[in-house]
Amino acid sequence: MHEAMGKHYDEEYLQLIKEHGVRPTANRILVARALGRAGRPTSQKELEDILKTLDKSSISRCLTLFKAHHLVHVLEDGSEAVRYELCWSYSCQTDDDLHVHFYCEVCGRTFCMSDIPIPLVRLPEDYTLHSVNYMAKGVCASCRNKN
Amino acid sequence: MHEAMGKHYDEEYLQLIKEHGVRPTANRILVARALGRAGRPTSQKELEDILKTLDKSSISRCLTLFKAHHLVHVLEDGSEAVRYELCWSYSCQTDDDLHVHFYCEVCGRTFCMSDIPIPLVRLPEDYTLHSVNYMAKGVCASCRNKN
DNA sequence: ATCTTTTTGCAACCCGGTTGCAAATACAGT
DNA sequence: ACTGTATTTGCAACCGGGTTGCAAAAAGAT
Repeated sequence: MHEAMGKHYDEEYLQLIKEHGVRPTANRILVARALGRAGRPTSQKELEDILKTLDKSSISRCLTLFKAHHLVHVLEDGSEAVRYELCWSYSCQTDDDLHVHFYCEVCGRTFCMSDIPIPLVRLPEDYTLHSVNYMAKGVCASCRNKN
Repeated sequence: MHEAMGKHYDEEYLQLIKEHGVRPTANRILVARALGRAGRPTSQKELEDILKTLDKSSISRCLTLFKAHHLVHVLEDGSEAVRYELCWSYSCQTDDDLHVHFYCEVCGRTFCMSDIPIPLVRLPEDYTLHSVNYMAKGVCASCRNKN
């Protein structure tokens, strides 16, 4: 695992990109940094709102590239939007996330329960398992306390 | 639980619809039956292909209604399409499915592992849990054997 | 049978996302 | 640094899945 979210220097985003064999263009660094600073799984739409100077097609292409090079994890949270999450582990080859996620039905945010690993189940013999998405839904702490 | 999928009489679909307080129109029975006969979680698009005589807006409205009346479970399988699954349990109030699902990355089908319940995790105190989506991904038995 | 309410199909629209293309930028070789 | 090649970018047009406004059709009530 890595240190807490949102505490990375620009240098580190550059490094992260290079390490995955992706050419570190200005846009790509911006997208990676936006993902990192968000601190939680982020949809393309949200990135467009954050990075107003970039065209949505550029962001789309960045994400596609990051996906292909395993720089991000991809997950669906039930809000029919795909979300992306930076992956700081160098050798991670799965596209999904390995920990539990929580989708708040009130505020629409998705949280990483980074310290709760996904409990695995036993599948029938002839199924090959590649990855698992575990999405819990309900009301998050801050929304709950607001009422 | 209920008997095996795809063995329901038309009468039963009618019953199911009525039991949930929905007026059983011809279209609604068709949609419910299509869902039931599919025997696995089905996307709106797939339903449109099956029910060529119905307009997609009619199907959309059926599904919205079924959702509101807890007649179907809703789940996302990672193919950016929402899938619907008939729920035969009368008093089920959750929108999600309670068992594990498996998405085959080769054929794109989603399978219900009806007999594998979702293992629950312990969330932080102040999170309220409503439901859980457990989606395993990989290669299904028949796709694996084809190679 | 007539009036009222609900449901339906069509077309138009919406939203998130992708793609074709030409301009801009970065890179390589000399 | 200069020129030629490859990559990246922004724009606009497009795409797919889905929803909505509206008028016609069907169902229900009196």
